Amino acid sequence: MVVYAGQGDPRRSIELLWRGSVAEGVRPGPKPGLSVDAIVDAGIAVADEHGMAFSMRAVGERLGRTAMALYTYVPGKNELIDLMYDRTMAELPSSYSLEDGWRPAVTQWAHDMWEFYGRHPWVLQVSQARPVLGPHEFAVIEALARILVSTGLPGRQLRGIVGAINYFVRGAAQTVAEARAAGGETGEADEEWWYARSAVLLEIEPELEKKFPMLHLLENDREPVDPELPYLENDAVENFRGGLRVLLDGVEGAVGGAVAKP
Amino acid sequence: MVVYAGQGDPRRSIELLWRGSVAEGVRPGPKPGLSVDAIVDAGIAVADEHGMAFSMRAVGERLGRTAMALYTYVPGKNELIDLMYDRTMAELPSSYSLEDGWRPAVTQWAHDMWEFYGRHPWVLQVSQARPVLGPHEFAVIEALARILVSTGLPGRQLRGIVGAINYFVRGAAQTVAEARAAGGETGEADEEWWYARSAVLLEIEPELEKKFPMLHLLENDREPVDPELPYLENDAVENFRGGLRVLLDGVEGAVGGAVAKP
DNA sequence: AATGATTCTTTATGCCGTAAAGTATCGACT
DNA sequence: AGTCGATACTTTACGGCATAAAGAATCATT
Repeated sequence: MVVYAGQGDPRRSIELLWRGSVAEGVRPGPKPGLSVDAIVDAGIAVADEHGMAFSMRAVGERLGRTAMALYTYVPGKNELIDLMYDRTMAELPSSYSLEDGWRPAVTQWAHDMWEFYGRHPWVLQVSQARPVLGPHEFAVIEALARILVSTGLPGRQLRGIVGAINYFVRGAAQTVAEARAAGGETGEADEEWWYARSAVLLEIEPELEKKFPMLHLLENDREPVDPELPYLENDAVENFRGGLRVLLDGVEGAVGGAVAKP
Repeated sequence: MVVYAGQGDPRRSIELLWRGSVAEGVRPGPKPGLSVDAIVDAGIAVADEHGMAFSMRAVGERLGRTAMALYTYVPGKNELIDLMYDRTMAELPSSYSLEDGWRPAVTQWAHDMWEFYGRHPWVLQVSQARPVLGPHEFAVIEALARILVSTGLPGRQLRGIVGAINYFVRGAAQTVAEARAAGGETGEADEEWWYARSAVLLEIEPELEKKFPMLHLLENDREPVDPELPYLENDAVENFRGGLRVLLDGVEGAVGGAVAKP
């Protein structure tokens, strides 16, 4: 399920996202046993464990309540996901040192994001199209923007670059994250999954390598990165570093000013 | 819903994906009123209209059958999605001219993918981590790989580049696709959605632009691309072109050989 | 005419988000 | 002290989903 953020009442959503310490007056009725924060935390915990396909019932259960109890604090599942999304983003730094120039800073930003997505893979399933518009999401992009503004490039050009870096990191992270998730769900390790599939594939289509010679060529030029990590993880890390390097080379070219081909 | 490809019996899945013209002998029982192809077509049609959240009931209904009738031909919804995924990919060219060098070819590939994702946004929700392993998906990546191999770069380096280009195009396409989908579902146009949200946001957090000055800076350096297109579409196209240019500049640097910073 | 394979429908199970209604607990006011 | 209304939470119920299980109908074969 890909979740489109902010389907509900916009005011209610944004108020929840930006709510400060709401000094509540004394009110009638039973004391609240829960809080928005507690629910968001529980939601994150459940999502970290079981992926985005968590249920309101599961979140409630973790708090010793029914699913419906959550609706006292949160308008619905979509809004809860928005809150979870923005809350996790608070884990990320909101600023990076520019002492050694923009490139190490961007690299650090990218690696932080990479690890963040590894910790909370379900975040990758929240739609990027309509930003959740929470304070921490803003802070994360602001951090990247601040680094890139220091290159001196104009905003118009930087928007494309911010997008490219963001898409790249997300995409690369998604590849490992979903692989882990799929393996986790079925209990299959990546290796086994690949082994079973490629065996059947070669059996059914023995000409495979002749039909797709370039893929075969790409796949076979390898050297181990970290033999401790499983095969797929290795691959992903290597591709992440290599891709990021090329991407930043492109940015460097733009900064140098010796670029602009159609 | 993000769909993890190939959950079922691997052999069954791959046989369906690669099945040739299966010359069926004469068999007892009623003549099949449907076919895998017909079901896949119907599935694609429904998904194009209503997004990935289509139901087996809807696909069956379009064919004048119940949902359960589909299970005679296809093991389950996941496998159907795999088949739909690979089938749509057949729309894409399997080869690009290298007459003018690799760069125009890659650019063309990227634009074809961009438009393809625009036609079938639900494809963006099929997980990339575990490739579906169908013939047409292979062909699409093979086409990109063939172009990039012509740069003379080693396979090890090319894997990262293939990934980067793929992630970038997917990410950029996803941004518009999901925006369109979200707008379509709620009936809200993008403009209205933004207008409502940013008004509330500024009301609740009047200091917004001071808190995130770099974002404000990036957002305000604009010039119109195509006044016919809606705001968000404009933005997306501009960012796509700009980002792709920077990315390919990076590749060009690597090809020139004057690169390799850590 | 009987058998068994095949297509398709019906019915049922167990999930899901959440609407509606009911119960219990409290502060504030008469 | 007694009542009222707001609040927290549960129970029940609804309509959706994928799909398992069982049954009905149709055909080639024996």
